[in-house]
Amino acid sequence: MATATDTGGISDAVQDYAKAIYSLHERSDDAVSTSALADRLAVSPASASAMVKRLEALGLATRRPYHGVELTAAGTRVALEVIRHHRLLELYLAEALGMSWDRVHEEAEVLEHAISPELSELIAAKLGNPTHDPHGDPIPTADGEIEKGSSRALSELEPGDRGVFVRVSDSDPEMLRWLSERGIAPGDRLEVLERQPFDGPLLVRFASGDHALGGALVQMMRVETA
Amino acid sequence: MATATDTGGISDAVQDYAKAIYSLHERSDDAVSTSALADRLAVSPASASAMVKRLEALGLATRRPYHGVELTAAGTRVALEVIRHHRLLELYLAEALGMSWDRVHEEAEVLEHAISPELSELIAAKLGNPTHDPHGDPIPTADGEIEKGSSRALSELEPGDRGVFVRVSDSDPEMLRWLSERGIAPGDRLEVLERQPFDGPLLVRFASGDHALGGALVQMMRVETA
DNA sequence: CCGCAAGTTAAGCCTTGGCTAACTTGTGAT
DNA sequence: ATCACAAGTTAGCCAAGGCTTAACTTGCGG
Repeated sequence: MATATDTGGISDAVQDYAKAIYSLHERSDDAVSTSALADRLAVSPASASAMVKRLEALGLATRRPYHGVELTAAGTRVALEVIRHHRLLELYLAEALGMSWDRVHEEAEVLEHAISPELSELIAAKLGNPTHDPHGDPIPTADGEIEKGSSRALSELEPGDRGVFVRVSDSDPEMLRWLSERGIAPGDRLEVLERQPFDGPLLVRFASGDHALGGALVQMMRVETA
Repeated sequence: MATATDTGGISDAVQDYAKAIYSLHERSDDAVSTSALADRLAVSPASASAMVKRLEALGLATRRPYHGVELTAAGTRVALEVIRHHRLLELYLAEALGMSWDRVHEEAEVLEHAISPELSELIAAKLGNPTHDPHGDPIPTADGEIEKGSSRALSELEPGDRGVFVRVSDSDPEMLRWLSERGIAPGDRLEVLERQPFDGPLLVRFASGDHALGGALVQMMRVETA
């Protein structure tokens, strides 16, 4: 079945791909690899490859075969619109309707594709046109502007600071690999527990556990703080 | 694409068929004919026939070939649930979010398939568990009860009859707009003054003035008589 | 009892979105 | 410098969902 309101080939799935590409790109700042996309969306690389071709045909993405995808301006607009819907909905469902926070996400995941632009603006207005959701994530504006991620180096944080690990500068693959071996990946929330003097390591708590991180690593790891 | 939340084969389209069968049955109290259904949903009779078979396979309808469809208890539940969603949404969008009345219907038409039961209950609670929507349509309860409507088409009234204009069938937004431009809205009392022969218009007195109404309009306008 | 409208089946089309299997490409390690 | 291997791509396939037209049955009114 096509999308409820015919949006000219931009199905829910296409929107989800755009959203995924956007957020993967945001974390690594590079063209997004097919496998990362496939992984994120829990489909085979072949399927992701095919869908990416559809996005390209729709003018939403440009692709350099074997080197990754990037969103066009139009694709970015699609992604940001969906993200805006999602975040506004989460906020609204929790705040205005008292929905429990752990249910809010999946409800928004469905509704983000169903609400009209008009409704999303009414919701935004009711919320007082918020610019950030309760997690601290910025909410794109109706015309597709989004606050540039004000990420800092992990090394700049002080004990007690919390944030989201968003990327490694230059996406150093070796660092990424090293981190992932320890269960740390972009997107993870973290809290700095302690910092040793004399440029020593930081003790950082992730969902997956505590880690002592130091040296070049903490300078390369970029963190977004709410 | 399948329905967002997998509901075991009950796609949006299936829900729409159930809704259509329900409301056609409500008006005529007979098994619903394939052609009436096809007509209402703007598809070919063959398509309607095929879909009706699917409803039957899903246990939502029983069918006597060449003699019409009726919903089973399960089918009625599906229909009422969708109708409940629809009416709650209409009410909520207008009342809580200030959406204009003529846009509310189409927005609800999409969202009725997307909201979870939990969300619909939150909405109902926020509205104070209303039993009627602003068009005067009764809202089914969460467990599938609905007030038997004792409304008649305006076209069935005779001169001298009085009543209350309760709703427009299917809340046709264009008709609602047209009526409201003339100061006529659900809830208004009326009296039929005169009816012209040969299927001509009715002369109807409202608090706001007298109006000559005819054609499809008087068949869609539902009236409750004391 | 017959014809015609309503209903049904048959056959098929198209889209969406996924899969596996088999291929190409590009790269890092030797 | 080359070569193996991982990553990416293509080819070929499948199933579901919904719709269509064309050709058939049915059953009812005259």
